[in-house]
Amino acid sequence: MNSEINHENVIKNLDNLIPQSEELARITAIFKALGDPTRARIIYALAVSKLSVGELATGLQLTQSNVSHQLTVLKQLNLVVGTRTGRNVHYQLADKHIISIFEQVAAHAEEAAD
Amino acid sequence: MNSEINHENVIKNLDNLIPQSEELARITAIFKALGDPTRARIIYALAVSKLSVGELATGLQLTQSNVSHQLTVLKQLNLVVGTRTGRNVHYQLADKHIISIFEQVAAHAEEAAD
DNA sequence: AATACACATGAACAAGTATTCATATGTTTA
DNA sequence: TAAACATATGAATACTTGTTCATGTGTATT
Repeated sequence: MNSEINHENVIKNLDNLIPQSEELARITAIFKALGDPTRARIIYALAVSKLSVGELATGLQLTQSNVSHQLTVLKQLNLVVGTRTGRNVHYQLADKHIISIFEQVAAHAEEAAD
Repeated sequence: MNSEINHENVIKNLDNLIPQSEELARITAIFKALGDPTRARIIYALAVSKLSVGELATGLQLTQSNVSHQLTVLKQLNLVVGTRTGRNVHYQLADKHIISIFEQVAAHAEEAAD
């Protein structure tokens, strides 16, 4: 059988050579979440310190509702985790792996600054 | 002077401890671009091989117009570069740095698969 | 128990965006 | 130069999404 990797075959099988819808959806969902300035600011803030919803709201000058909405998005993607203490919920990054993703993108953004 | 980093001061200066609007905008623009499945597929395809617009269109089963539109977005963010040869324009990733960003996000997506 | 505080949630609206269709620009070939 | 091919661009539309407002749920305090 001919499993040669010539250019024509690459094009024919291109769809099989890349992540399919399910995995792709999970990956792009993360990118999309980080693509919003408000959510990105929350991530950066949590990289500085573990913070409650209210602290994020005052510190970043956002409404409590907005912060809470964005946190649910980040929570569903396992980017942040919240733990209740009394009536406060303190959020932190799910892992510091996330920061290195930002660093890589930031590095690219710098050199690409027109 | 009191430059102690207690929790209260962190909250007060939170906005100064994170990237400001301009840098933030550049970073989130990249995330946003990669957050679309169509553009992500194009990136993955170009990670496999240098490809023309038409080849991307047939290989990914997209309209030529759609591919072209998405490529202009990726081009403006310096994620891909196109070089004309005859009447074709062959696109490739601006640097393979981009792949490692996807790998990191993919790794996170796997372990976070509910 | 009642009030106050912290956070979450739902609906609604404005703003942004992905895709398509039609057409324009650029390049080669006959 | 005319026709054919490859890509880019603009307008229009359906769809998504961020933010706000109002209110609900959970927890502590008096």
